[in-house]
Amino acid sequence: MTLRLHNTLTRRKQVFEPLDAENVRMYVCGPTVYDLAHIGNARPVVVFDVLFRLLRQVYGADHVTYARNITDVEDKIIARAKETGEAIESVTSRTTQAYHDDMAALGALQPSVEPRATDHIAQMIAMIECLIERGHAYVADGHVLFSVLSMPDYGRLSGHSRDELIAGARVDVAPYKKDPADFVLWKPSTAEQPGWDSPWGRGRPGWHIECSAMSEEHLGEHFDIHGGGQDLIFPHHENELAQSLCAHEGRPFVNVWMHNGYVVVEGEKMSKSLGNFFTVRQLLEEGWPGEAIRLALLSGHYRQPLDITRDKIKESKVQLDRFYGALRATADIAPSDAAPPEGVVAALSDDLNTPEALAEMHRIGTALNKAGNAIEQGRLKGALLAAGRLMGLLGQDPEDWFKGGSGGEAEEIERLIAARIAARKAKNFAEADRIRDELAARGIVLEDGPQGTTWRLA
RNA sequence: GGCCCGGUGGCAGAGUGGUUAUGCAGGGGCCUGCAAAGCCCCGUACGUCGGUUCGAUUCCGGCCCGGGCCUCCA
Repeated sequence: MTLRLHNTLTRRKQVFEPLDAENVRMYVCGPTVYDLAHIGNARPVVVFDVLFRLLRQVYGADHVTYARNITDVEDKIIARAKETGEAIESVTSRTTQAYHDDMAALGALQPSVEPRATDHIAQMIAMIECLIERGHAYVADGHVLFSVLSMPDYGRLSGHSRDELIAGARVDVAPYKKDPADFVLWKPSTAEQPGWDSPWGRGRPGWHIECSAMSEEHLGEHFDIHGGGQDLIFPHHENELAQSLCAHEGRPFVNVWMHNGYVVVEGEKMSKSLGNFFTVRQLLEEGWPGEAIRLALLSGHYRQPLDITRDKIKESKVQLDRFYGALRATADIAPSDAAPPEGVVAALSDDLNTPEALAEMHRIGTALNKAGNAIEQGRLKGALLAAGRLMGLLGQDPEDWFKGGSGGEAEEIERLIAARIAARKAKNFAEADRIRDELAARGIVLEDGPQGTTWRLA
């Protein structure tokens, strides 16, 4: 199966060929830990989780290294701590924990490594020194700046030339910059700001250098895939690319740059600055299953904008009901130990076409519902579950999916069902329907089947 | 202003130079005491105007509309 991925650098789908099939390496930009992750932050996590799963399927689980960083030094963190009076370490550790919990609720696997910026200050300093030495950076007014003019190719990833950037500039240029396009590698810290000793005094890193330093540390100078949200193309990834390329004297850095589209709300980009966001946690607290949120995030192609609404999450939940319904109906059938279905692998191999993969899963689901014998059922059930594993879906016990959250009422529900079965046996359908209506009013739907009566939460 | 994306049936959302996904919602049927679930059938969509072509939703160009980037952002 040929894997094809869209490369932001060439703006085309390209056949993916790993540098080393024994160790395929991917880096994805993780969160700045100052606040709960909103659904827009969750999108790349889920999208690249599917890619991680696919790569593990293709190259073997032990032959993929996935690094996703935690940015735990950044001005927004400092601002948040100052605002609330909470210690910085407390803000970052609390937020990191929340991030882990929320992403786990969305069914995302842990990355192979999760480097923290504050653990890599020495590597950043070393890289900055190297950039200064090679004439790509300069010290000015306690800052170290990257010299954009020192890199003729600057702007290739985002498609912006330095001249355009300056022409369209929306912000005032700091006086210590030699050129308006230059960006900060290192900046001085005041006594109350977090800081580390460096050749340029006590200070802290600029935003972009951490990813250059950490990807090199954990994946090497040259690796396969670098991912993130579209909004990172500029300036973050453009600058990261510039730093790494210049520090490595032009040797290759990343083979494939991948960027997921925005989550939008009523057509507009979701962002913290616009305030039109909702957090993953909010949705979970509203009672939406994490798996339904995950499916909603995978319901559109990753490069397209995605409008996340409660309606869409609801529809995703209904789709999961359909899958789990098929699995529940074959609960007593052992699934075959199947490889993921070819159609699903093919869809995902075509630049992560998750909607097509989902369509294929629905075809399998329908076939499973129709299957006439245990062998066929076992085969299709195995195929569906294998597809689910690749997508990070259908990992729950169907009974838990349908009955989870019903708390301690299960016993009483079973008692009422037994009473209804007795009434039906006695052909007392009025009483049977009364019991069913009573349960329906509590959000419990009954299903009478050949093997008896089952129930689920509506 | 410069540079990028998009506009598909009621909704969501893939895809394709000719056979027109998938899910939801809707209509009809089978099954059921009645339902639910499941299964079957149905609805022929691709912004607009031109061009290329035997044939275009799919390729090319103009236009209209929406969104994004141009140093806060996943």
